[in-house]
Amino acid sequence: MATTSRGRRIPEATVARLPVYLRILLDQSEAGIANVSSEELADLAGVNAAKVRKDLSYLGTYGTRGVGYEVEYLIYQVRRELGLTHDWPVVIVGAGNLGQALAGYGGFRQRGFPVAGIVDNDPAKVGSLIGDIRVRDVADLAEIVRDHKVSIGIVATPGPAAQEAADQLVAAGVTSILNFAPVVLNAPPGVNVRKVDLAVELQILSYYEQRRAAAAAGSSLHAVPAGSRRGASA
Amino acid sequence: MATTSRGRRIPEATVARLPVYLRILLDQSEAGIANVSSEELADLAGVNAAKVRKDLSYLGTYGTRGVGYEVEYLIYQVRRELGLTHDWPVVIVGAGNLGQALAGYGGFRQRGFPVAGIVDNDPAKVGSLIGDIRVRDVADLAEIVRDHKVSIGIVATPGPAAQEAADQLVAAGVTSILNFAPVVLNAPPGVNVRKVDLAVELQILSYYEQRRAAAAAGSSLHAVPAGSRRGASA
DNA sequence: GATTGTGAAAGCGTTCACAGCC
DNA sequence: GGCTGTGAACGCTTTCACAATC
Repeated sequence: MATTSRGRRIPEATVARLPVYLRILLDQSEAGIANVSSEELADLAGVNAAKVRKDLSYLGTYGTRGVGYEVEYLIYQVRRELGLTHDWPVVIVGAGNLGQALAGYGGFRQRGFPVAGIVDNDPAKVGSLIGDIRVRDVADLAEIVRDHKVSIGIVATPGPAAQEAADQLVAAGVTSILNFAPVVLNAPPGVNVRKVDLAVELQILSYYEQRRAAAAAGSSLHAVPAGSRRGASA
Repeated sequence: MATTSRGRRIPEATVARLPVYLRILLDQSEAGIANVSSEELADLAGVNAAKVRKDLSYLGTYGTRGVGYEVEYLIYQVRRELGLTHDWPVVIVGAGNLGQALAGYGGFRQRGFPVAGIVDNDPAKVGSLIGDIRVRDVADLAEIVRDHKVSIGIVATPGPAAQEAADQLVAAGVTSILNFAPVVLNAPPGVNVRKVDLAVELQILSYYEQRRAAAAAGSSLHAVPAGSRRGASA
């Protein structure tokens, strides 16, 4: 009851950074580094040291004053907090360009998200192989979710098909959805939806590019947001 | 000097939402809808109406009280603000799984980001076709950037190669980078970097899934953050 | 001496609520 | 009557700065 952090609420902004710290810690571990300070971690993560300390303090008091954090122990704690002590099989809906790339992307399996299946509603795609995964019919979705205990679904369909894909995932019992389609998905309460919109990211960059151009032609207002700059010098 | 918004600074959070509004407005336009209220726009975007009004107020006062916003006019204004009045050719570094999917993804061209080229440092990949784009050698990067006036580069390499790819993009003259590799990139001041990390998104979902499971086994603390819930009922 | 953990302050972003305008 | 535009209030996030600890 004293050592577990069960029930502590971690701010969303912190949750979003923990995976970044984790990746860095794993690198450090592989490099044989036993301890790391908040400052080192901050440099590698591109944030400042106070933020790292505050973030990690939500997990518990795992550092040692004057020394820093023990890499292996911190890895274990971050993993536990993120729920990464076991794999989370995922199912992908949509075997187009993006779905295929995601299914073939080794990073998912490597980071604890093996692809339990990929489905499509196009009979022409069903049955084809992507890496060592065979595309199945969307009708098999519930079966895949049940058999592999899938909680997380990935929507990789074209925009117009995305809501139906999400509905089918929810009906199949999935409770978290990662949406790559460029639409806003509706899901019932209790289903967590996150969105990754590739073109939106480019449009955000476009905004700052355009500002830069406007600034060059006019005043000297800085066009690049402070948070996006990063010194190249060590 | 009175009608252009040159110089107004728009909060980053707003900049990130403008592309979403734009997409919805384009849908409305195609559906032949002439006017839209902040409430309608908010529902479709999955945010609240006050936020929509505040966001749009940063662009100027383009609404009409008692009526709403004229769709076509607002599309024009959002486009102008985001710098989407012209295309932004992009260059992709890395012709692996993800790079290929991105190069073949029609959504980029459609939304104003045609793929001017894709390069790789693997001779086995150079020369192959992805859709109608031929993979070129990374040595041609500067030439592609110059010839197509590319400002935005996309890093789609494996993690270990990403920093070198970014350096080459910067050397070639690119001033904005969208990074898909799971590493923190260093770039000189003046170069804007955004990151999309697919596994990180899954890890964030994993956190809330894990909390849900912990909550089910214990108290009733809600595991899904308020901002991620969305009612399914109309 | 070094570095963490954390209150307090400052800065942002969101939401409220209503005056202003059509 | 309906809807926008916005000051003010609120809450979340970041940063500061320093006491506590090794």
